[in-house]
Amino acid sequence: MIDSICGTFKHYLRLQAIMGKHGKAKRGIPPKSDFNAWYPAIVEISDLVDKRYPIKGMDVWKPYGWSTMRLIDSLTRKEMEESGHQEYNFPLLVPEDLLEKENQLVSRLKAARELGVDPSELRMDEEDSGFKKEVYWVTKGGENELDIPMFLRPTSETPMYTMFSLWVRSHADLPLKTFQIVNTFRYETKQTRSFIRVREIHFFEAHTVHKDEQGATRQIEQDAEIVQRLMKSLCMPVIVSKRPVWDTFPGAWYTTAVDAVMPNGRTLQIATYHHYRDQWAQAFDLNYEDAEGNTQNCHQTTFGMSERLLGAVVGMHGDDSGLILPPSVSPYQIILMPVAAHVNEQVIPKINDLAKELRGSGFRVHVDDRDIRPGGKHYHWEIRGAPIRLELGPRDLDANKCVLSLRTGGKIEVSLENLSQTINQYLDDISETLLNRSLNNNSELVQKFPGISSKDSGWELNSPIVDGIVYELAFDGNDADAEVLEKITGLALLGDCVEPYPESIPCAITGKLTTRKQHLARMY
RNA sequence: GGGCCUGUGGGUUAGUCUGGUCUAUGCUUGUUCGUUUGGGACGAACAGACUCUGGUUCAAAUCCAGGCAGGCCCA
Repeated sequence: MIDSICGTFKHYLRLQAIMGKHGKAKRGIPPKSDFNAWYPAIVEISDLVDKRYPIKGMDVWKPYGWSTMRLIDSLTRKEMEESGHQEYNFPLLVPEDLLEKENQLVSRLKAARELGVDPSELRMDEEDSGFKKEVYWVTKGGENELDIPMFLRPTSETPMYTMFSLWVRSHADLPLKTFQIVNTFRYETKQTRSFIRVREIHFFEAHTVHKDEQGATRQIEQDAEIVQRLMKSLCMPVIVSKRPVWDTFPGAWYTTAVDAVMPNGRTLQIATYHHYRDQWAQAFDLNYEDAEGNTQNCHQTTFGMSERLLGAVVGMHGDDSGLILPPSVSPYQIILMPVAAHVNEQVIPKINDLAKELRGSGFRVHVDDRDIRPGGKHYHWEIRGAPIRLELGPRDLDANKCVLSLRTGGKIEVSLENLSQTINQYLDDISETLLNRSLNNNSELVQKFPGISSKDSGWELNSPIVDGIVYELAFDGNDADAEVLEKITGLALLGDCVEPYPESIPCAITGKLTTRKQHLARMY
C-alpha cells in the first residue's frame, strides 16, 4: 500500500504518524522529564563520553562524542576563517609572575569602580585574588621545587597578551585577530557535569587587538553575527544579554553572554564576548605607534565558547529515546542498514553503491553491516541521535526504493532515484523540526514575571515563582533593586536582553517606563 | 564555605541494620557454538565484583576511623 504512495515531501511527513509504531528504547534511560537523571545517563549511553576516569570533572571523550565536538569546532573554524582570524596555539603553562599583571589590573579596576560609582550600584563580591584559587598549580619539576610556580591556563589572556605586546608595534600590525581551540583548566570544587561544568575545558577563544574603541566595537558586532549563525546551525534558540556589572568578566568594559534554556528551566551560558576597551592593554603594555608617531593603547575583545555547546545540543534536542543530533554536527548523517542480506546477495553491493553515491554528494555516511538483528541497529543509532537511518532489503531492491527512518519521527519509503536530493530535503526538514521544537519548548519555559509589590513588611511576590521557569520582565532599577529581585526569587538576572521590548512598559520594581527586557533564571 | 548520604563483575542489583549460612544473588553486557534475521530472538557453555588504607574480632562485603570517588541539600 505504501509502495503506491508518492508525492511531495509534505505528503511523506503526514505519513509519519501512521508508520511510526515501535517500542521505546530500553537500557534504562530515564525519561527526559527527569532531566537531572536523563542528562548524565544519556551522555554515557550514547557513547559521547566515559565518565569513569578517576578524576572528577575530567571525562574521556569517546570517538563519537569527540567527532561531534570536532564538527562543532569546524563550524567555528569556518566562521573564524571567513572573518579573518588566524589560529594559534599557545602553551598550556603560565608562570605565576605573569598573573600579577592581571591581578593588579583587576584590583585597580575594582578600586576605580568603588571610587567613581554610586555605592548603591555596587555589589560586594569576593573574587579578589582573580583566578588564584581556581587554577591547578605546577610547583615541582621532577623532585625540585620550581623557583616560579606555574599554573595551567584557565583562559589565555595572560599568555597571549604577553606575546601580543611583543608583536604589536605599529598601526600597521592592527587589527590582530587570533583564536585557538585548546584545553583549559579550572579547579572546580562544585558538582561537575559532563560538558556543562568540567575541570578540563575544551575551549574556543578568540582574542583581537584593535586601534581604537570603534574597531573593537565592530568586532563585538561581528561576534554577535557569528554566534547567530552558529546557533542556527545547531537549531538552537538562545537569549543574548548584556551581563549586569557584577557579572561582567574581570577587566571587561562590558560582557555579552549567550544563554540556552535547558529543559529543566536552568539557563546554560554557552558563549560570551567581551569588550575590553584598553583596560587590559594598559596592564600588559600593549600599545602601538599611530600614523602621527604617538603611542596609543590598543583596544581588545575576546570571544569564548566551549563544549557547553555540545551540552546544550544534547539537552535541547534529545528525547526519551536518546540523543537527536542536528544534521550539521552529527558524525553520521545517514546510517545505511542492509536488511535480510542473506536472502538476496545483491543487498550488500547495492548498499555500498548507495554509500558511495551519498558520500560523493558530501554527506557523512556510515554503513552498519553488523550481523545483528535490524531492531538492534535501529536502537543503537536512535540512542546516538543519527538523523536518518536508511534501510534497504530485497523487497526494496525489486521496487527500486528504500525506507528512511527520521530521528525526529516517522518512517517513509522513498525512491532510489535522486536519492541525494531526497536526503538533503529530509535533513533540512529535520533541522527545521528541531528548531521549531526548541522554540516551542522555550516559549513554555520562559514566562512573564508575576510582578512584585511593596508592602509594609517589605517586598512580596504577586504570585509564587515556579521551579523550572525562566521569567521575563521589564527592569530598569539599580543594583539594589536587582538584589531585591534576586533575593526574593532565588534567581539570577541574566542582564539586558539585546532584543528590548518594542514599546515601553513599567519596570517591575520602580514602575518607570522602559523597554529594557531582562530575564530571571537559575543558571548552571 | 557548611551539612547529609552512598561506594559489590563493564552496567545494574541481592546480601550490610543483627559479623559466621558468601565458595557472594538475579538481570544485563561480553566471548564461543548452533538455530535465527524487514524494530531489541532463542538455547547452551564460558568470563567477570565486595573502592582503598588502617583498626576491632577467633572470624569483616557487613562494625569503627581516615583517604579517594560519586550523589544530594544549604549559603
